[in-house]
Amino acid sequence: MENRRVRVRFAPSPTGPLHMGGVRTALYNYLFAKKHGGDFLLRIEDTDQTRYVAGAEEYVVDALKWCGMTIDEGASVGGDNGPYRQSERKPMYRQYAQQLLESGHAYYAFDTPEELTEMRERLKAAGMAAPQYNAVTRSGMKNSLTLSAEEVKKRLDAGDKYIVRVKMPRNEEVKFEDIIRGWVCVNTNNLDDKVLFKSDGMPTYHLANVVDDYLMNISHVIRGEEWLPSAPLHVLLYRFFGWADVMPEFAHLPLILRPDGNGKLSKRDGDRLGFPVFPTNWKNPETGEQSSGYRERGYYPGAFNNMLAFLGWNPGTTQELFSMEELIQAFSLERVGKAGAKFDFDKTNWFNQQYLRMHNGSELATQLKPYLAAENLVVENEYIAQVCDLMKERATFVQDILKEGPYFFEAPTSYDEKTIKKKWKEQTPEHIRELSGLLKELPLFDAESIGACFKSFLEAKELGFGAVMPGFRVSVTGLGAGASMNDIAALLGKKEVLRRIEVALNSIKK
RNA sequence: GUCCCCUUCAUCUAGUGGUUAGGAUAUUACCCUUUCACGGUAAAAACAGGGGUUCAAUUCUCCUAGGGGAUACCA
Repeated sequence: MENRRVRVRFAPSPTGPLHMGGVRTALYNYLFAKKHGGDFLLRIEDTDQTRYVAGAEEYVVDALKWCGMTIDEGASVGGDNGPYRQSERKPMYRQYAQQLLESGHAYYAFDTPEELTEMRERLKAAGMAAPQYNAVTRSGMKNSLTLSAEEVKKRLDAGDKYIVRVKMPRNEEVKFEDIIRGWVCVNTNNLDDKVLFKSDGMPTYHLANVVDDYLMNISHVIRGEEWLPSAPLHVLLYRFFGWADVMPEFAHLPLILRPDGNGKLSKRDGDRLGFPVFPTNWKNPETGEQSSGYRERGYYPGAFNNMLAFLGWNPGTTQELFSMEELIQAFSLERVGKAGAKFDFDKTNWFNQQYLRMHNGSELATQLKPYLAAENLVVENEYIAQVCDLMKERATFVQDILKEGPYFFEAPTSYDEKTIKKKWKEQTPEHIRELSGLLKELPLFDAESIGACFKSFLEAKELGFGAVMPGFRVSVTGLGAGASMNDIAALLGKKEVLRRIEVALNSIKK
C-alpha cells in the first residue's frame, strides 16, 4: 500500500465542455501524478447515455492538450487497462453487481419510475423533505427483500426490468481519512440504497467508478467536493467487494465559486458573468450556442494553468509565477485549502500580463502575426518584433499590441477628437510644420536624434513639451497617448512620419 | 428539511498558543514621465459572533450564524 505506484485519473462525463473547475481538477491530478512519478489517466464516464453530447470527449482531450497535460493512459491514447470509456466496459460491470447480490450487499428492485415518484410524493406529503429509498422505506417497495424468492425468479425469468440497489447497512459509522479534510465520518442511517446498476444494463457512477478504479489500479482519487457526500458509499463498496486493502486514498477538492454572489461555477455560467468559463471555445451542437474559451481570447496556457493552480492551492512562499515544471515540483495535496475559492478574473488577466512579458519581441511577433493577418496587414517580422518590444509593457494580450498601436501598421485615418479639441491650438499647425522641416534634415533618424531635434526645436522657440508633443503625436498616430514618440517616429521611419504629418496638417480642421 | 464540508483584508491567500497578522490582485495617493502604460514608494483594508480550555487565543474546543455541497435508474 505505502509504496504503491501513484496512478490517478481524471474522469469527466462527456455531457458538454469541461469548465475551469474541471480543468483544475485535472490539473491537480496531473501535478500530483507527475510529482510522484506516477500515471495520469483519462477515463470517460459515459454511463448515462441520455446525456451524451457529441464532441464533448474530443473537447476534453483537446483542452487538456492545450493546457499542457499529457495523458499517460486512457481515452485517446490507450493503455493496458482499457477500454477507458465506460460505455465500452459495459459487459464488465454486471458480474460485480452479481457479486454484491450474492454476498447480500445488494438487492434487486422492480419499482417503476411511477411507483418511485408515488412513494416520494406520499412521503413528502407526510412531511419528509427528501424521501429516500432506504432501510426503512424499502420494506414497502417491490424488491427482492420484500418479494418472495419465487416471485423474484419469476420476474427475472420473464425479463422484467430491474435495477440493483446497494443494501445500506443500518446504524454503522463509516469513517475514512481524506487527504485534504482529515477524518470524515458518516452514519449509514443517513445514506440511502443507491442504485448501482440501472435497468438499461449500465452501472451508475457509484458502481462504475469503484470497479474501474480498482481494475485500473488507481491509488488516489482526487475529485471535486461535490463527491464528498457519496464517498462513504464508495468506501463501503470497496469493503463489500473485499478490496479495502487496495482502496485508493481520497482527496476532495474545494470548489471554484462564482465571483458574484454565491454558488459554484458551472457550465451554465458560460460567458454571462463577464468572463469565459471554458478553456477553449465551445459550440453547443444542439442549440448552436457559442461560448468563448481562454485559448481563443488570447490567454497563454501557462498563465491559465498558473491561475488555476492558485485557486485553492499555494506553495507557502511568495512566488506566484510557476511554469508547469515548477508547479509539479512544488505541488502537494497537503497545501490545498479546504474552503471554496471565488474566481478572480482580474488576477487571471494579471497572470497573463506577467506571462506576456516573459516573451521577447520576436516571440511576440510570431504570436501577433495571425492577428495582423486577420486585418490583412502584411508586415516584416523584424519590424513587428520591434513594435512588440516597444509595446509589450502596456499589453495584457498580444493582440493588445495591435489594438493599442494600430498606427504602427497603418497610417491614421482619423484623429482622436478629445486630443484635437484640447491640444490642437491655433499655433499648432505652424509648429508641427516647422518641426517637420527640421526632422526632414536629420541625417540619422533614430530615437535619440529625434529626441534631440525635438528638444532643440522647443528651446529655440521657447516652447514647452506640452505645446508641441501632443500635436506631433496625434498627427503621426491619430491618438492622444501611447509609447514614446521618439521611438514611434524612429520605427516608422522619416519618410512615413513626414508623410503623415503632411496628411494631418491638411485634414485636421478645427 | 436532513446529512456532509467550510469560514483571515473586496478577492486569492500566508501564518502562529504570545506577530506591528505577511504577500498578491484590485483600489487610492505620490514619484518617474510629453501622454498612456510600465516601474517605484506609500495608504486604506481581515482573523464571522458568543461561550469554554489557558497566564495568554486568530490559532485548541463547543455552540450559533453565514456560505457551499449533496440529497435522480446524472455524473
